[in-house]
Amino acid sequence: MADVPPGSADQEGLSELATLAAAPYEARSVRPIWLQIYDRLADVIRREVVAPGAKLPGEVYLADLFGVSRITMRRALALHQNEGLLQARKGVGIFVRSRPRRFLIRNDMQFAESLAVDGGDITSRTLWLGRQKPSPEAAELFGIAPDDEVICLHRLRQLDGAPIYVSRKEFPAARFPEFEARYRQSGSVRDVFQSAGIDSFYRSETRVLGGLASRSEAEVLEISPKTPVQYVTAINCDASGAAIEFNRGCWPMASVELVFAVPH
Amino acid sequence: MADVPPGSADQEGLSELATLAAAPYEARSVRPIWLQIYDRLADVIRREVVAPGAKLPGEVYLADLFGVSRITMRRALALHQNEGLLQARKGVGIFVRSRPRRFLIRNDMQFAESLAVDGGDITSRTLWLGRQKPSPEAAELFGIAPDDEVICLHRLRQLDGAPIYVSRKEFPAARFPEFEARYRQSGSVRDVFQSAGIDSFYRSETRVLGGLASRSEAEVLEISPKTPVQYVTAINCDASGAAIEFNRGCWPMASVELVFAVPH
DNA sequence: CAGTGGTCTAGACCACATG
DNA sequence: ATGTGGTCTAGACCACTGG
Repeated sequence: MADVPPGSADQEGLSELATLAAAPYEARSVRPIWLQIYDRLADVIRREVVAPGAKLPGEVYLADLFGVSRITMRRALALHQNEGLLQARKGVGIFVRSRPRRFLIRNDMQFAESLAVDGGDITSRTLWLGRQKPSPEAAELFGIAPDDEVICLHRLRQLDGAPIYVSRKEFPAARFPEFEARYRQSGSVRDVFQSAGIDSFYRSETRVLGGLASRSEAEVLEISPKTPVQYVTAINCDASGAAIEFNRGCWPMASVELVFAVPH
Repeated sequence: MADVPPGSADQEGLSELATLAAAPYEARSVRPIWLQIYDRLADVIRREVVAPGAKLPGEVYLADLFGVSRITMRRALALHQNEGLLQARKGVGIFVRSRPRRFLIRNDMQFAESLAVDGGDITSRTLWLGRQKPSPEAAELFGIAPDDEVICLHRLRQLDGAPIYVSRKEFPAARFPEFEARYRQSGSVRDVFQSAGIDSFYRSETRVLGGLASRSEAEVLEISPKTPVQYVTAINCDASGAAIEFNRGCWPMASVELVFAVPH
């Protein structure tokens, strides 16, 4: 075995990692080695033997530690990235995700409100704001022509600085002539609605569908491409039932649990 | 290249597959080869060059066709299995999924009703029916002791014979003393409810969360272990608001889109 | 520059399903 | 017995990051 951990977590965690790695494997036919390594890593991470946010030793070192080839080691690591426990950064290392828990998102709450339930510091970053041709769905929803304009807002939500949700919202331009100015003032869509005379609105429909992150989505969310994600599309309507917002967002699958409660 | 397709799709499709495979690749730095192969396969499948349900040529043959190693070929194939377009069967071959489209499941409809919208033949298979200790969630929901009993029903839903949804339902035993007998008569939970004097019920809460299929889930759904899935937990209540059913189901991520509409 | 993760190869053995 | 997909290896080169 290699005997030098090349710049990584603390000694204590590493020695326990080494102990776990040294344990004999079950027969390959019972459970593939890479899954057994996956299990041991899960154990190590969940028990915080390596602290959240800490860097793991390099792949070659780990492969050596677990007595397998680098390919096999990578397979176990890759699966954990799919589930969100680990995140690799090219040229840097593999890190334990600092917030592996899941967030409850309730359909009867505002976004920030429902995140706040879980504690932590929620911030929002505007990635892009401008006017575009509408998506087909939005055009139909708003009842506008395909070459009309919509106001388009790309936003990233972060928890304690770590990105967890990216969304693209579309609004009918005719209804919000001063959208950009208003939004730049407050940074809040709710305020824009209010300044346009919309005091109350409701979510008329929410759709959930699974998928694998595209390259651009993966980039802003700081996950690997093709990681499983949840796409959520939502439609907000004003009190009269007219659609005022079409929203399509994307979460890493592992970091969110969606709750749809029926008021009764 | 190998020149014999060892027992597979029709000749026409194969020759077109070969043509596509022979096209030059973009630079590896632009897009990894395995992703480029993945793209071409997606194209071939979506255009039904190989028919739904058909068997693909073997991995070694394909690897040869695409001019890459088997490992690289496998990587492209594996990703398509994650997305549900392909499904491998050990010792048999890799098949194009016959129903790659997604099903809309609406929260304001009964399950079968909402599947029927899409056409196709829905069948239901009872995997297990008996009494057990409740899950912690169900115990709390029903307000019973952890060592009380619940009626537990495992069911598999199939569309045109292909499994697409597996669920585990729990019911409070005290409320349905004749559950087993009634269910065996009609095979319908709704009928059991009715015979217990419950004419109307509603879904009070639905939760959606993503995950990777366990071994047992993968087995009944005929997918590979660790394929991304959607877990849906639902609570049904009678008219008075008392919980009468706790349901936890599992879909292959790629085969379902969940719609939550608010009546207005 | 050195270290990291990402990609790719050629070859091997295994368990499984089918004829 | 044969062909299939599933696992594993040793070694190589690349692109990216950071000091």
